[in-house]
Amino acid sequence: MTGQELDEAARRLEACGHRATPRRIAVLAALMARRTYVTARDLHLSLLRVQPRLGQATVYRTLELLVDCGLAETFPQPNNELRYAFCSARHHHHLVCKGCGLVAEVPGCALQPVERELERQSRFAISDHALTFFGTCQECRAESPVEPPVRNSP
Amino acid sequence: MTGQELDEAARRLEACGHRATPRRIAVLAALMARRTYVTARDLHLSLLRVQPRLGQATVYRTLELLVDCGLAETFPQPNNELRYAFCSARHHHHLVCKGCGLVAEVPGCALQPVERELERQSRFAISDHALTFFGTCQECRAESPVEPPVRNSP
DNA sequence: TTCCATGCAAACCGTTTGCATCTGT
DNA sequence: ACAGATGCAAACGGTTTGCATGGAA
Repeated sequence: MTGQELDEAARRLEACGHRATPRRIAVLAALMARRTYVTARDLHLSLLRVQPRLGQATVYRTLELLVDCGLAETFPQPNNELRYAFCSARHHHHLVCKGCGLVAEVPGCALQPVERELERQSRFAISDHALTFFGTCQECRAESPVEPPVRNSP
Repeated sequence: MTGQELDEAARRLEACGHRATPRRIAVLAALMARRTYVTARDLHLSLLRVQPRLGQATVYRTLELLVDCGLAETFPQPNNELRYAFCSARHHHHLVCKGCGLVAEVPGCALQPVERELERQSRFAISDHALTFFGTCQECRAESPVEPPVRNSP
């Protein structure tokens, strides 16, 4: 994370009509510093070390703001918790490590032709899509080289 | 939903080592009859009309079983609820209507080359992916033809 | 002074669990 | 008789909300 990125994000927050308060900047910076998707609780706990009086509601409310501004994306988990990751504003996909939760953005998208074809076949008007790849990052593979990843798809 | 599909699903349930009890069949049939993704609570409520003594825990536990057997898929929502849809065992993608929640399966997949290229670039070992398209089904479009769907992506 | 923003704690709500009972084999 | 299935109600846990306080324009 660079200071420039942080400034840019803060500006976007203000552009959306919200104040870029020190607390919010702290939450934003903490989220940007993480390379994985995190729960609000995790973020709150780590922030408490720096800002002992930071309330959890502030973290939740700030993360919601960030999502509204397109600065963060939610990853609702099957076990009923919401994970957040900082993300760029451009359309992109995600690559998530099943081991450590590392989230990498996959830039670009080549699904327009697929969407057009699908519209023709399904008679849906398709507005958007979500594509996430799951796997094991290099680091996690190095840690447990014994079990090769199971290929579930397709 | 056909009776044959239901039988097949029941057999799979037993193949996974679980009993195909009347209650479970009822939950399964209810899920199959729905063409949309539903919450466990919704399913429970509609089943109560037929089986007044059906406990909610049974619905939750059965849905979990179905997911284990590959007979259902979860759609964790950003608003922190879990939706379920009956689904085939084959690898497939989903097409979800933002209006009514209708879920259609999109058979087939052409993402293997993409995964290979992504593995090369990212140094992840990719095991699987999730791709969901969002849009408006024909019926919902007919109901509100005024507002054309916003194209968010890509 | 006027909005927001924030901390705190309670409320909320979907989900899970413990346990006694029931059911099919 | 026995193992698994079920109903019921309480517990759980992540998230949201109400409200009084604080702080910046």
